Amino acid sequence: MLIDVIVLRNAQPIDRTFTYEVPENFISRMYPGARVLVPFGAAGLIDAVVIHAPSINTIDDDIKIKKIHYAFDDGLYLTQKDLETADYIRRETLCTYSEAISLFLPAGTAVKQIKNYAINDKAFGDTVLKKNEIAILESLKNGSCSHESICPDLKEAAKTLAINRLLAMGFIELTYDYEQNVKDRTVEWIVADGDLISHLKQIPEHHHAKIKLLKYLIEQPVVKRLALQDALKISKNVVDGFVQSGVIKIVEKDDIRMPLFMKANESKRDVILNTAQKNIYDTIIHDYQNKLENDFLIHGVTGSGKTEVYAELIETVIKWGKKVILVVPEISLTPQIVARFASRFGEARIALIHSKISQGERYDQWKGIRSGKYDIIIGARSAVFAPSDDVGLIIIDECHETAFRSEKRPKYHTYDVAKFRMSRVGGFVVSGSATPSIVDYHSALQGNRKLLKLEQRHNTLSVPEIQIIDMREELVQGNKSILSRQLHEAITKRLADKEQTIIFLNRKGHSTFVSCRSCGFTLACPNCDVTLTYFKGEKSVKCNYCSYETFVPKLCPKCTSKYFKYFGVGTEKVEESLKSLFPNANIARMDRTTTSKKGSIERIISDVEAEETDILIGTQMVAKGFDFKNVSLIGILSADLLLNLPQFQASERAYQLFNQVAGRAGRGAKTGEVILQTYIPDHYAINQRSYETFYSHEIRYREALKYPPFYHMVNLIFTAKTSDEAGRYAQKSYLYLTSKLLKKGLQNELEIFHANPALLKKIDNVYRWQVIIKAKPAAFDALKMALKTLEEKFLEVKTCKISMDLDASNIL
DNA sequence: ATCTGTCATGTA
DNA sequence: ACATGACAGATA
Repeated sequence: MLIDVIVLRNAQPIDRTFTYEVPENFISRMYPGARVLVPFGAAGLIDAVVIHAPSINTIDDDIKIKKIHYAFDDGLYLTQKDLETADYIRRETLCTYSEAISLFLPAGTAVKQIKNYAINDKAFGDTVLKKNEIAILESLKNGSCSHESICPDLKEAAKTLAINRLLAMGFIELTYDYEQNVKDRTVEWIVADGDLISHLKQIPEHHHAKIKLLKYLIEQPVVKRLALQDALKISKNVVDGFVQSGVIKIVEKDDIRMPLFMKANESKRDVILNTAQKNIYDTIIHDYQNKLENDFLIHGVTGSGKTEVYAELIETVIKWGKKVILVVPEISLTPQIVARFASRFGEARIALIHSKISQGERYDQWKGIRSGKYDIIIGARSAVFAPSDDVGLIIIDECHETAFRSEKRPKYHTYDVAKFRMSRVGGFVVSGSATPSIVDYHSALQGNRKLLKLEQRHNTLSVPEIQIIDMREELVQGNKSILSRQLHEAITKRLADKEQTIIFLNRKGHSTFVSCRSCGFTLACPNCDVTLTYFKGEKSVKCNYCSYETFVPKLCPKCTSKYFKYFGVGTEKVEESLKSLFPNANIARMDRTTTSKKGSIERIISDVEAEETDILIGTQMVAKGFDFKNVSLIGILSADLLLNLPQFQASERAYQLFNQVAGRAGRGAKTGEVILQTYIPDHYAINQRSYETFYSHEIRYREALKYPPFYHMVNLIFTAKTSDEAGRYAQKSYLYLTSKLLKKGLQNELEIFHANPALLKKIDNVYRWQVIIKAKPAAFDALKMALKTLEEKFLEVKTCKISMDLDASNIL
């Protein structure tokens, strides 16, 4: 039997199927999507995925077909439908098969190959060996060795050469070891195996730990080792001691890794939808069941109870015997939502996938989902690839979030994948947001999906109005503090009333850089075209684009002035000032630094819930759907810089962010207050009250300037060792695309901009040029084809690389 | 991507 | 003569 496979190695020249023969014993394991190990080139064995079984390739006679080495039967595979989705992603994002297929497999499952060498019993005769060869034989004389551990100080190329010569002469022998990063996990259990009671009597009274352990084991003779050690606060050695003396045994048992759920702070309750929620629920189910619509967009103000609608939909779809995927922007930031679902549906029915779970946990969840154990899959972007053909509904919560677009190749959007998957199995997609993206809203208004509105807050309180403070005026009045007088006053009042405050600031806009007040000199990265960011904790500056890091000089390197300091307002700086302004307040900070440890977000959140925190300072993270009842004030510290970003969605992002943050206020019984500080109070992203007015303003701007949704934005980046080289190829590509596409009569559908140095001219000592293309949807397919051939042309170019973003939002 | 073989260049 | 680096070619 012959089969066609895709080798899981990402490179253009091998982005096609290869045909293999299947030995008799593996034929029963051959189906499209099966994982196999195949010999490939000189690389030894490599992971591959079966695409066609049997093969549909026609093969020249001069090609020697190899046999597959192994076919996996470990429950980890793709289905025909997964392969179709992978193919869709490949076509749409112009990635390789390997990249697309890898999305469906949990990380760490690829087989690692380890080469081992050993000396052969072969007479040397009169062969004269070279110095390196002798060195290698020398290091092998004590037995076989992995490639790495042989002569580690020899250069890699020289080592390989010498080893290969020894192999060819037959003096050494090569064998392979294979291992997988993640496998089924076992965990150690303690099993009592002797007369514990008589043993206990022999133990001196002051050996508390030993006594504690034995007493426990007498009650409970079989127990997980680590859990027990933690619970009794005894060290590993105490247990080992008893193993030595033979009273207990350690046994390895299979274990399923389970990520922890945060405990819900509300008790399990029957949710009764209000009229507005019920209407939306009914419409969705009705339209779906009558095959009128399979794609819905819920536009609901913050706090309008979208989550309850999701929960009802999930309940219903599960009753139909289907599974549901709920995709959230970054799940580790939204433990509250997860906790709510866990308490309603039970932890055992939910699979959780997010960036903070280990590879092993991910692997176990993957298998669990495939075996149909879970009804609900909650996770970040990648959860949209959850391995089940039984999914009947995919929900995308906070669908405007940028996290739904993958920044890495393949550059897919979660919504597109969800839509494709559901259309293939007859399921439906529900997206929800208080501030939908302009593109999504437009597509709904055009009738591509059904728009549903939730205009009222769940409780009777209205969404707080945003008070706009003109910071220029504050300056005129002589207030140089980071807080306006109004905000200062409002915080003081909250502290007195024992209510809580959230202070939001946009760190991206406010990256803290070091500069000289006398001459204006700023510390910049020597490898990249950017200023360095100051980290107070480490008292150093770092580059955000490469790994460059250095200490801050005391004096300005240019003019030796001593007014060489860091500027800008980071969360650390704000925390510092607030601490001195409100010395009696409990102030917490939530940003990248304070949330890097596992469980730290949960702790910050539960402190706020317990009302132990008076003021919470945070970046983007605090905008993400938290629900704190006692927070009645939100301060937005001058967020203007958001609007200066070189992105056509700058206004959209700013509007979304302000309103998401504002939505955190007044979710309990008290009315909320939101104060926004700005230097540009008249900007339409700042002073628009309703989403609709903002939308109608923004959509006109998009149309006039030929931006999405009217045009696709494509950004081509050319990178090379010198600016000239990158520029040459950028120019060449520009000419190629213009002639090829304009020849097709697409001049009215396309705008191809001249090659230019990119906004970030240099990253990590690599120079960057760009070509930007705007294409009407009608011309997009033709453009994609032209880009595909352009990419192929670049295979031959060694000195310049091209990278393509077909849905570019930032054009850096 | 990764490995291998070839060819030109450097070096004691 | 041999180490070293740059580069082309193949992967079933």
